[in-house]
Amino acid sequence: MEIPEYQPKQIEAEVQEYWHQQQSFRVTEDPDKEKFYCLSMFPYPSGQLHMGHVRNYTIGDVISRYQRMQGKNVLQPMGFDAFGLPAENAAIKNQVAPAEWTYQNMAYMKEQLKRLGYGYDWSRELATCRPDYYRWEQWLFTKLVEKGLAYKKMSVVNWDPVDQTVLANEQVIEGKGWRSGAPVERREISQWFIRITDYAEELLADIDKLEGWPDAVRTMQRNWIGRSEGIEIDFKTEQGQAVTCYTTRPDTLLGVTFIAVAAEHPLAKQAAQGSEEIANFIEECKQVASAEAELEKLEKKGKPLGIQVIHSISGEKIDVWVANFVLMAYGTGAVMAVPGHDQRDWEFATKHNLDIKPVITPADGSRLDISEAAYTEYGLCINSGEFDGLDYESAFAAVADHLEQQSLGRRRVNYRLRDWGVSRQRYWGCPIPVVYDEQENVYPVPDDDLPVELPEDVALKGVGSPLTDMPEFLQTHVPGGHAPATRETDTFDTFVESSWYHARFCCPDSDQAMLDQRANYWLPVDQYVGGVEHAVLHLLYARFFHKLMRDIGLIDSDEPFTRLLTQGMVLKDGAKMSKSKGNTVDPQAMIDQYGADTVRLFVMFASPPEQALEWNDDAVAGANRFLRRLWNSVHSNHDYFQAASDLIQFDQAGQARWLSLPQSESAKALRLVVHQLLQRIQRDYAKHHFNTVIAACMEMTNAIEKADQTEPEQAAVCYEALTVITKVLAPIAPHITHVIWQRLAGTTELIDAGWPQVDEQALVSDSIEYVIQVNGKLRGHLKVASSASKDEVEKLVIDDPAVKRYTQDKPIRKIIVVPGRLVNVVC
RNA sequence: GCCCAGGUGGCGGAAUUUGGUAGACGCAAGGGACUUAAAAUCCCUCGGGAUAAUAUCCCGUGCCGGUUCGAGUCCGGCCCUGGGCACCA
Repeated sequence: MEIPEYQPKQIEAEVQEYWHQQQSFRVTEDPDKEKFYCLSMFPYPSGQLHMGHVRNYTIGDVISRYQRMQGKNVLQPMGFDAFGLPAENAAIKNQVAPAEWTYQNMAYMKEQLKRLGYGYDWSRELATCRPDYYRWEQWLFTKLVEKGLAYKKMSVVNWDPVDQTVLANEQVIEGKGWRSGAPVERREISQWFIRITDYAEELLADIDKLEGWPDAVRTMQRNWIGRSEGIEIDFKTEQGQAVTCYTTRPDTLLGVTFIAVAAEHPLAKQAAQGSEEIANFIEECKQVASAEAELEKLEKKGKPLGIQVIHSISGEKIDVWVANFVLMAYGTGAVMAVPGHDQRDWEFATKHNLDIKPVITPADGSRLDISEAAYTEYGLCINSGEFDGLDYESAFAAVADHLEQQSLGRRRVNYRLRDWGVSRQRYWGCPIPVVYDEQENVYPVPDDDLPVELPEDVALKGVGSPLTDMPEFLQTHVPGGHAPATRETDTFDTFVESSWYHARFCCPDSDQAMLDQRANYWLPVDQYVGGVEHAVLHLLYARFFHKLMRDIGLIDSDEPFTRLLTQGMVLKDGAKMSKSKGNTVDPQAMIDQYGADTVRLFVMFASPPEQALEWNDDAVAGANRFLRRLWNSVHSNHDYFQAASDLIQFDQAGQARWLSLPQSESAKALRLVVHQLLQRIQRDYAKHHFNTVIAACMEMTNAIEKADQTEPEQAAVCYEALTVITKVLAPIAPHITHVIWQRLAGTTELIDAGWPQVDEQALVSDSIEYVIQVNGKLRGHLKVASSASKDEVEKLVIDDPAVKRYTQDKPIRKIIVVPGRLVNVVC
């Protein structure tokens, strides 16, 4: 029989059209079926898909299709994270409105996603830049304002003094503005914040529940929240002005030799008024971008303010310094310095010739040496008056009690986590729905006036937001009155939109409420898939928003994502694929050349999903070769399968039913291999080790090709094996398997076909091959009857002539038998 | 600077429920078959070294040390690479 050629372009178009006609991936809530909600992080519409997207979405699609074949009601939606900085940059560069650019990109990328054969329910598509989406986050924000969970305060931004604009951290290159080249300054402006710190305790505690998340991500989130127990201490000036410091080491309180405050601290500002030197220093501190990584790398500098405070216990006078390593956004913006027992303080004190006072000594009695570095371990108090001899815990309690009695301090739980600043001084984002009257009083926009729509037809000049030049947007009235008011021109951080899209996908057309009852059917997301780079920020904000929505009564669940898979980067020549490095591979070109199935297969085969993937053009061709081999194997052996049909038949779910099991040794051996491989495949699918699933399919294909198809029992085993391969490969290469399935089994829909089961009978074998070691070194193999007892195995091994060669005449000291696997003879 | 990962052949990676045959599967490379030729396909070899040898032996999972009958896997100390650090998304 003539074997038809494998033509991916043609069959993929046909199969995709079939799914479209059948509406195969459109789902509704079905209380009788177990639901499975699989979500991949939606893309920013930058123009075209890159390989990172292809990898992310292939992983998500494989999991979705796998779960569907387990009989679940699977929701897999897709949309666009459409607001953001790149649209503004493109607008300036190409003279096109950000909205137009974004909508064009979304249309193109949607076609690419369809071409890859992903099983999305497109009826649920959403884009965050559409008013029917963002009106609900505006609504939620107004509720947060009413509840006091959103508030305004001064905070620092990167300011480009030439372009007169705020820069993102990314736009600051080596301390200079990316366009102007001018040194960036830190500037304080009034911005909106959401009280994520009110939820710090719950966000921390619930990490324990996230058993389906990678431990690395859970650890990073715990550390990011950074709960600590300590005390807050007031140090007062002689005039009674207090400087409050937070410390987790109250046992070192008597070792404080100076206080350091941030440049933005009120005391520093006050001192600057009387001293040009201090004013200059504070100015110097501002000539640095606001990113923490930058600040931490700075040379530690400071100046005495000429202000002294009184030590809360010793009564000594202590100098207050302003220092560039103290962050205003952290704790109280002031730290008590203990150079003897904190390394950074030690370095600062050494440099500025400040006192270093030892107050902790090693508990084991070894000699304290702080001449080269601070001693930062816990120990026993010394030089601390009434606290001498106490260990860390008793000293903590004693100092805290003492300060609380004197009203000079208090126990406090502190978090490293800071409130979430959501204001952005940008145009292409969701307008923050508040207005200000002439006295700067704040009014949240009432529900009936939402959404506050962003004008889309604008020209961008690159200086400031166009909204500030649009009186029709800007000018309004106070809600319910006639007094003139001005709209907020800042927009939300785009992390706000991506913090709740997972919920909106459940009911994207709900126009009476942010979410409706359908959300509780689908939520929480059973499997979330996306890049590790989101391990902290996005994933923490989404967890936070989920709890906000719960507390406002919209949903029942506490956490948004039950399981999380963080996929690795896509590399080429050892570096991350990126335009700037010029090492990108266009997914479209690969799809055009080999088809979507080949690209999907390669991406899943090249490495396990969590690890980095090294792109290799030749290996893509190899993936295509495997699909062709499979295709040819199905078609060339078809006649033999017909001949084997009195041995094996398939039920409606496509499950193999043997009418009489194979009797020949060769067929039984082949079937043992097939079912052993299937066992591995089951295990690896459950663990998301798709690369080894594919390797096992390749091994199975190799085994079939070596078999003698003219022998009916072997042909029947091959037939069974091919149905197994087709099914387990269906989630990965859905088009070719759809067509092959028609050929093999006929009637049932492959996307809903049952999953193949391991036949325990096929795994039974009457002998086991043991690995033989002498003194831990591999010395041979020995076939032993499966029924042999441990003692029998031992005896067989000792008597084995090959083993005798190695043991010589040395007495055998010990024999270790690992049942079914290995024997180690020690002599 | 701080937090989190990862280092296995020429390359991507594999090594079962966390200690039990290191290198599955694929790519590349070399040799051969088929072909007028090429492509495609098929067969063989493929960590390093010693050796006439597909026999046998030694070495080998970033580096140094430890635990164990046995370590890629566990423990201690380093080195290097990658991700995140709150305005890239």
